[in-house]
Amino acid sequence: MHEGTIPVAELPGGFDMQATVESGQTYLWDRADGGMFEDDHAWGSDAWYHTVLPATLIDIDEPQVIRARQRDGHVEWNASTPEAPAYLTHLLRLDDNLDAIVDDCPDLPLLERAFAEYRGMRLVRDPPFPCLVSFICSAQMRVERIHGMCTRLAQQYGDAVSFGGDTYFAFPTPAQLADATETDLRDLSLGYRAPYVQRTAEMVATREADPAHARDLDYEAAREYLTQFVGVGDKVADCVLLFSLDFLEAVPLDTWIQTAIEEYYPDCDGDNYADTSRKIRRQFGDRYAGYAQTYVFFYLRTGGE
DNA sequence: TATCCAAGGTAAGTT
DNA sequence: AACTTACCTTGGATA
Repeated sequence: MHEGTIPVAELPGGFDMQATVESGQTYLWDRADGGMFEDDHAWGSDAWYHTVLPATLIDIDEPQVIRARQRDGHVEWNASTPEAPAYLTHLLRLDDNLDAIVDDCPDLPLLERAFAEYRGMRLVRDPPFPCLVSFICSAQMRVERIHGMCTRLAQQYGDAVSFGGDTYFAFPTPAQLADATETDLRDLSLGYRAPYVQRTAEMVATREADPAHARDLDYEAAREYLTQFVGVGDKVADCVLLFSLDFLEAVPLDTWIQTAIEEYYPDCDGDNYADTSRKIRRQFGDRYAGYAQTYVFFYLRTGGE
């Protein structure tokens, strides 16, 4: 067992662990106390969270378990690898200068309120394939249930990893999910998303396409590239670009943001997805529009207005 | 107790 | 290219 702490004071712009992993950007973390995504708990929790880093992401033999919590100005961690601080930095974007990002965003009242409410929340940098699958599952679904689907997929198809006397499950690899049948996946309550997940996993497993390849393309071409996966339209593609592939300008146009656009930025209501996307990106600032989107999404979803 | 509805959309079929 | 409709599942609201 390796362990240590990371002082939050050394992270420009601070950090809010709970807001970062429970804001609906990622479904790949879990809470040790089982309260993940419960809407009635107080914010500012110091609960332990954990995730399993896929072996493929770092090219090692075994998936690695990373546990972390935020308390008394530190991120405390313990993990199966001494490299945990570097992985936490990668997964939770601790390398972002949050102060500079917030300064770069335009002075919009709604945005100011969202930043004020959850200052310290960072975007995540999920591994590409798990991110792709989790957002295929997100279609017409509530956050608690998306998380449940991902948990069941890991328990059913992922590699078991023992750490600290407990058993954790890595997110399944493309090959592991490609071998599942539609019926198997429907039994995990994926509903009509079941064949989408199976066929997309097959595309990645056979190297027909690779979500990580989108990283090499320009933003709109990258979004187009990702829509070749089954179950992936513009919205899910934008989620993968923003929450996994470092396209901080991507603005997923989900129902919450659509409503926000109608209410707060009617001029940005365009003729189609691409048109609205360009307009809201201009409104939120070309470089970090995705950061602005995520703060606004979480702020509205938790009752702000 | 039964019915209805919406939840971070997408694919397939029609104009 | 723009517009409709069907699609799994489930918890909570409504009758």
